[in-house]
Amino acid sequence: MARGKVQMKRIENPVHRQVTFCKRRAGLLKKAKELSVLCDAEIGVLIFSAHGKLYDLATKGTMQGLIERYMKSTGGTDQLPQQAGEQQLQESKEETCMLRSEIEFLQKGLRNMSGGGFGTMTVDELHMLEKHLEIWIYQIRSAKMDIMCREIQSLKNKEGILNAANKYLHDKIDEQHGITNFAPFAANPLTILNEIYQL
Amino acid sequence: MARGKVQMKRIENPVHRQVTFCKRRAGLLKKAKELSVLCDAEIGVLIFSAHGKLYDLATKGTMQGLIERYMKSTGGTDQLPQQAGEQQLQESKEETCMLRSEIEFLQKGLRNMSGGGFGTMTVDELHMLEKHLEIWIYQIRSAKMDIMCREIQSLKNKEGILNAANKYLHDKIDEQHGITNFAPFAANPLTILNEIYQL
DNA sequence: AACTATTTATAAGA
DNA sequence: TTCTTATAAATAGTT
Repeated sequence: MARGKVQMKRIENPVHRQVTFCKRRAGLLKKAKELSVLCDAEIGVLIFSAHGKLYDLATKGTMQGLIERYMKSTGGTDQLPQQAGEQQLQESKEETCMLRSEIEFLQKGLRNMSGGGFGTMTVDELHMLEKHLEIWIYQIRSAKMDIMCREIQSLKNKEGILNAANKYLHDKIDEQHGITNFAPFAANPLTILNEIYQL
Repeated sequence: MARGKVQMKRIENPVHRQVTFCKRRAGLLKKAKELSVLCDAEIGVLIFSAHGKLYDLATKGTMQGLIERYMKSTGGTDQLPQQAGEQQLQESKEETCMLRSEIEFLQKGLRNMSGGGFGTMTVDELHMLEKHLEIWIYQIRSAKMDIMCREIQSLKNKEGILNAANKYLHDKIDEQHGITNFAPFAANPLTILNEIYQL
């Protein structure tokens, strides 16, 4: 686009082609980022060089997320949850996938920072990284909360059952006590608990 | 890029934003096609507008094919044949754990880099990043978590005590049973629990 | 949508 | 690769 128009066909000279690939690839990714920022769009770009090397960009999230959104948007057929038993596996897989994406993202962040200081990372990218960490934090906290809540509920249930068992056994003993007239027994479960607890 | 420089931030005026989206979207897709042709690359572009509408482009094949290639290229884990559920779950859990550790490590890396040795990183964004990590750490160790942990511990203790009480009462009954020769009684606490639970 | 005045991107050269 | 620079393209604001 300068110093001569370019023909829209494969550049035959390998050196020229490689140089142009570098330059235009950078240009394309820049344009994608700009469009995303200016117009609040979520954009993903995948570039495989002729030699098979991958260059990619995902604005507002991860490529994984973007691909999933694409699948949904085009009536994807990838996400058929099997059955109740498989649900846990599904969840675990999803978490793994999410974590994988997080790692990818953080690695990119590290690379950018170590590469050439912040010159290579735009303010917007930093902002995105920041946002991403926020989301990540929220998700981890939610997950932990969820697990702990479930554990608490489960333990409370157990407590109820054990208390019932206790009462049941105690009644049995009272019953037998009335017949055999043994020594007086603790009047309520709590007393029994204290008795046991101090052993 | 004409008649005035543009700020790299979201265009607030909805009309301007929509117009720019149209123009730049077309430009981006054109650039992608050109790069693909000139340099013999396989390129995919996914654009979701702010309203969620999808615009996409795949050169040299389908988006599906491109996504599959991307998955392979990044060591994707989407294509596990549904078998041996338990084992897979276990593996998945282990992987989750491993990935968690890696994230922690990467996070440390980010923090260390911000600590020192990178004189070029003097921008405010870094401080913000750090701040967020500190906030995260604080939140993870928040009072809510502590309270929940304590509650769990307390409930676990209660469970132990109740179990002991149960056993104690059961022994008492066994003892009396030996003397009065009543009807046979449940052999272990678990059986009793089941008995009660089903009432 | 069309029209430009400008800004960007970039091909070629170094 | 990277820089420079002349020029082609893209596009912001306007009509």
